[in-house]
Amino acid sequence: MQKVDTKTKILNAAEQLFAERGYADTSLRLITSQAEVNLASVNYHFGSKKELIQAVLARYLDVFVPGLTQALKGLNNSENRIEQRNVFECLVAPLLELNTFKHRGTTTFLQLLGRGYVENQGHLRWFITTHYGDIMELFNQAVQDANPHLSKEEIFWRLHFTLGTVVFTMASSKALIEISRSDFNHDIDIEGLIRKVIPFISAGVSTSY
Amino acid sequence: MQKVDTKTKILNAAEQLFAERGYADTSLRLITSQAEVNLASVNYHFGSKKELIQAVLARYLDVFVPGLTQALKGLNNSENRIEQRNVFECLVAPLLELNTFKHRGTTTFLQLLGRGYVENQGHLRWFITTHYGDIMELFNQAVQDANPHLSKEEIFWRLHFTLGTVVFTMASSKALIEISRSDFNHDIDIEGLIRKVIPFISAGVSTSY
DNA sequence: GTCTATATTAAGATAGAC
DNA sequence: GTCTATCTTAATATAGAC
Repeated sequence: MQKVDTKTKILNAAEQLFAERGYADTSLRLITSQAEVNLASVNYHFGSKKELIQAVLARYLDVFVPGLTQALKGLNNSENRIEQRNVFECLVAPLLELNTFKHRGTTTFLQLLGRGYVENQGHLRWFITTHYGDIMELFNQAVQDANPHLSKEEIFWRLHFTLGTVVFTMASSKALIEISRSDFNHDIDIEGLIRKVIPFISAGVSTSY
Repeated sequence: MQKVDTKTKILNAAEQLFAERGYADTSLRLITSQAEVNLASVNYHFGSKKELIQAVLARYLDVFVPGLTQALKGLNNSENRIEQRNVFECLVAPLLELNTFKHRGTTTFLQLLGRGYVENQGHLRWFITTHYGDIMELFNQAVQDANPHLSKEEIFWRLHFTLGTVVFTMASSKALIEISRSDFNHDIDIEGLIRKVIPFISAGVSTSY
């Protein structure tokens, strides 16, 4: 049992609550009582709720983004012709890596990301695109290389549809996993879910109507 | 210029604000000032904010559900073999019908629905499934008939992925339409968006890996 | 760095006159 | 049915002692 400093206690409690309930519905009171720290310490360590939200997400992005960057660059070196299926496969390892970094890290990260996009947290979209725009551009380019028959515009739309699928699935993953067990008697974990969703979005992105 | 009663004024203002900002971020004060009615009238006419939310959604569902039911039943009568593409096409007319019923009705309805699923509005999910469960079952069955090679379980997953695509797309439709104009110099309306998303989800649902 | 106490703001809801 | 005025609760944020 190692000692955990107040700042980390807050981050740990906040990320769970944000992922489960959304940003707006999670008060600082709830976070600090869950973290067993004083209410005032959030503003001392982070300045405001907004900055806490960004810090929570940054902790994941700073692990995920280098992993994804490396995977995508490996793709460029290894083959002449990039297969789209492989582009999406690039997401799997860096996402699952988050599970070793933190318990239930993959699910939590995807939920945080999804809620950031769907809730009216304008500052979060701004934060992500200004700090992590490079990797988004890199991924976009890889999909374009894999689908030379599609226009940039078409890819823009389809990647957005994809984002919707992933974000919504992860936001409801808890309920979905429960239904899977009760209605179909199948236990599925987060990796199983990712592996189920990839063929779906891959088919959608590459379809030629 | 016809006179509009207070109850309707509230519904009109509320649906726009809920669709744009989400349920949690829309206060009764904002609604009533927008509607130019008194704050107390919401509770007089609807009892609570929750019941107002349900009333806003019911106004659309009561038009949409009969339309979709009719379209799906027509599908069963006209063909021996149901094509999946046609199942999704059944959604188009009833959705666009909402645009004649109300200005920007289609967009508004889909945004309201999406936000209801993504926000933690448990009462809304409960309201929809208890009052409109029949049509959900009917649609599910039509997709199964069109895809006899897929198990019920697989269809459950893929329809959920589909829901995610639609909901997320509509929740962000305003931003997406703006990007489409600024980056690609293309004006796209809600019908165009629906027609863009259907091939995507149709390919995903029917793919055999 | 951490605590108590409190300032400030805004929300949903209601009482009661008209 | 509609209005003003107010109650109650809960949120973010901060001041200042330790």
